Amino acid sequence: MNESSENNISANSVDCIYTKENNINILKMGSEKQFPEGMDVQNTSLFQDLKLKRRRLKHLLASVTATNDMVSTKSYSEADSDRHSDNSSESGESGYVSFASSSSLLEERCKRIQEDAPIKAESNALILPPPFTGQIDGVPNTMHVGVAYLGIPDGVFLPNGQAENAPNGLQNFDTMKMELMPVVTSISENIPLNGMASIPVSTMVGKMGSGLQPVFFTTMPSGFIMTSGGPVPVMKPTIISSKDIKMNDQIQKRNVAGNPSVMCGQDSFCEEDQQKKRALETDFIEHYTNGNFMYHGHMTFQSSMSTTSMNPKVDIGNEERYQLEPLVCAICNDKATGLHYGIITCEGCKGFFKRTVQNKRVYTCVGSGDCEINKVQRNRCQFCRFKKCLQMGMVLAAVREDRMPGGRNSGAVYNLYKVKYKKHKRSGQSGKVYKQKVARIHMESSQQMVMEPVSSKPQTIASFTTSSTSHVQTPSCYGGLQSSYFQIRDHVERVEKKESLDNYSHALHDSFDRHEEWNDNGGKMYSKVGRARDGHRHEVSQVMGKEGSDTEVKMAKSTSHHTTGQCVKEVEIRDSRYSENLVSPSHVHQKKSNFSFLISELLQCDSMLDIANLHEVKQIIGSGKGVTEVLCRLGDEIVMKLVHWTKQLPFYSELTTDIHSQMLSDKWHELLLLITTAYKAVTSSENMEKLTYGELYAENFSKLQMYLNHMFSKDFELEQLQAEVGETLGKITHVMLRFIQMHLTREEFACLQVILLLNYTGTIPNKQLEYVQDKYSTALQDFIREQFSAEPNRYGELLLLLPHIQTASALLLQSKMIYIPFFLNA
DNA sequence: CGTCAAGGCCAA
DNA sequence: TTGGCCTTGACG
Ligand SMILES: [Zn+2]
Ligand SMILES: [Zn+2]
Repeated sequence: MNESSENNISANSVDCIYTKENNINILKMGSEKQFPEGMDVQNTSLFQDLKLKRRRLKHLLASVTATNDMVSTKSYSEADSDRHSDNSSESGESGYVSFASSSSLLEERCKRIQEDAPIKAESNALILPPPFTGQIDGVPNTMHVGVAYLGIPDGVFLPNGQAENAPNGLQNFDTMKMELMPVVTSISENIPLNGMASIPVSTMVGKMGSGLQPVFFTTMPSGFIMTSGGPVPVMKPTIISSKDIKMNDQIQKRNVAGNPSVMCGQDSFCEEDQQKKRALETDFIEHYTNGNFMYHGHMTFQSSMSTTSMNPKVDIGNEERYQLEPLVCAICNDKATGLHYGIITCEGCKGFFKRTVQNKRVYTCVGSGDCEINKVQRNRCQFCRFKKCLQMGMVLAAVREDRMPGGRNSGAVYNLYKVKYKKHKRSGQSGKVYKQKVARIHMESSQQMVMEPVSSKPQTIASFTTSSTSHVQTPSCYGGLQSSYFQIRDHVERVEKKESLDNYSHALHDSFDRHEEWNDNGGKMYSKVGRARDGHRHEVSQVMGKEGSDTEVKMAKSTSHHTTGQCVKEVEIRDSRYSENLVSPSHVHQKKSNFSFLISELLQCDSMLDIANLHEVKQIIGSGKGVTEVLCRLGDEIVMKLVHWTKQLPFYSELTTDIHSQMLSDKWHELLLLITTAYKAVTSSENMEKLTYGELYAENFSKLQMYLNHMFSKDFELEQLQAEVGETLGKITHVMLRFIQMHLTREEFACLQVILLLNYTGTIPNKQLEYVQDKYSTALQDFIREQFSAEPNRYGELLLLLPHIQTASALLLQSKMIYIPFFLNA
């Protein structure tokens, strides 16, 4: 289906743009516009055959200043050889770098997309079933967009505990219920999803393309553990006792994809029509889940929405069912060994999650981000495995930054989940205590949710420490103190500028982690959702707020452990270690850098946002200039800008020109797409809250249509456009919309740019590159942890958007329509 | 002192 | 890099 593109706009357009190859087709298609045969522009363009001329790029990078005249001057001897060395040499020698050079992930992806497409089409797992055609009790079928595990936490509905904001009379739920149910647009938009994917349905619509296809998302309500068989209530400790684990070995096989109707069948409360209704919903759910999930019941939220509207039969008091509940890994279905980072997983997934978080690894999927994860396949795609980990509710913050073994994490780490868990396990009294504490914490967090813009100056410690009190899935053990710590470290760091980074990855833990050990110890006590720590934190910030000199650092430290009053001995040990490292801070610089400083550095670079709205674009419509020329100019200009930007980057001198040039030639189109997709979110201040996917898509589509019509002097049929760019435009729109909805900040945008650029896998592993990668991923993560503590999944979600951008830009490149991003913000 | 969920280790 | 197995250490 790829090669049949004789007649499509894409093939024509690109050939027209960057190469001399004449385009008979476009002319045949009725265009009056002739493209210049010789195309002088080509001679000076940085592109040929959609390949960036690497030697040129290198020169640009190596030159002292990147000015526009470099493009037009023909001062490069290579310029000629560039053009002469022909396309027959695939890569490397010619002086060109293919955008999809053989070593790049991108090409792999392209290849995979091409080659595997037919195979994938046959794979059951990757194909979503067609929309369900049955009718469910009053809810228009068109409203069903998927199946979800929906959790309604008791009392606390939103992260801030503002239950009154809950929609549709859901605010009065006083018991936690967890249901697998069809999700309907109107409700799921407002219901917070506790697990990871707080994705509004409008976004999901984007994912689904034009047809209604299911999107699964899960939530992890308190009191439940997600397993592959669905949510498991944790009310009974016996469920997860090791004894049961052993016992269940025999039983588990029987029930994983068990017949959903079992529950209903054994339920004596079922009335006839309700049974009927439920059977239909069962069908619905099974239809979309391939029977891979156990149907635990359903919730109707139509007219009968009330506290008791949830099906009482699904009530979690069924002991028999608990014991039948498979103790299998929620990620891969392998045998689980207990609770790990919040959910039941196997050792493998536990270790995988731990390693990923500890090493801050970023994966990419060579597929489309929906690889099936099971015991045999789980190692095929790290990206999708990790994604599933997050979706299933594994808690990032439960991976300790100080790597201290043993002990217990504070309940707050698990974001209410653990708190409630304890509540259920304990007597009613202590449960109340917990509840009160939780409520209080929420108040604090909502009061202090003041976002402070990151300025180029480092923020005061006070502002950080006080604004990070949220306990909502923020690693509360680490939250405030960690910030102070960053501040301290930043001081040290800036005093001692960098040295060699060679030993970075090895020396990492032993030197640096000791610091954080101290740091956490102040707040450590993985225990007690205590106030003690809060008070303690304030003391630290007060002391630290003044200057942050080394002396004061020490003072703060001693203050901290005095007030802490726990594990005094240990604290002192760590304290001394910390002092040692202060004396020889060469260790200190080796780890993560202060994120605010790093980000402010980035912000001083050219944001390149103007790329999204270059004046050249309008020339396509306005001037009589040839489209080809304009497009070539556009291409060159973005490269120039990218080069300019690269040179401004703080780490420019830390990497070789070669690496920079490789990265740029590999990533330029992804960066272009990132910039254009983020443009609206970052620049416009007006609120586009209500912008829907459909609206945005229509807007993009019509812009594109207009420009294409001008470019080719031809009116394209809606359907043709739709067929050729619809899917890609859909992806782009999706990303764009997410950025808008998330109110992507400049800081995040700057980090994403760098992360995208650095997400480059050369042939040879490069430690310095890894170091820089890590630095900025961490910076973004820390920034989000601070500024968006109420959005624990924000970091993950942002990162997950990058592969979308990569896929889309690969598609654009492949279909030779990489110029499309230019039009979307014009 | 047993439990359980962290981290670490190391053969494959 | 993975994952089975071991050590840790707070909690009850
Ligand atoms: Zn697993
Ligand atoms: Zn994948």
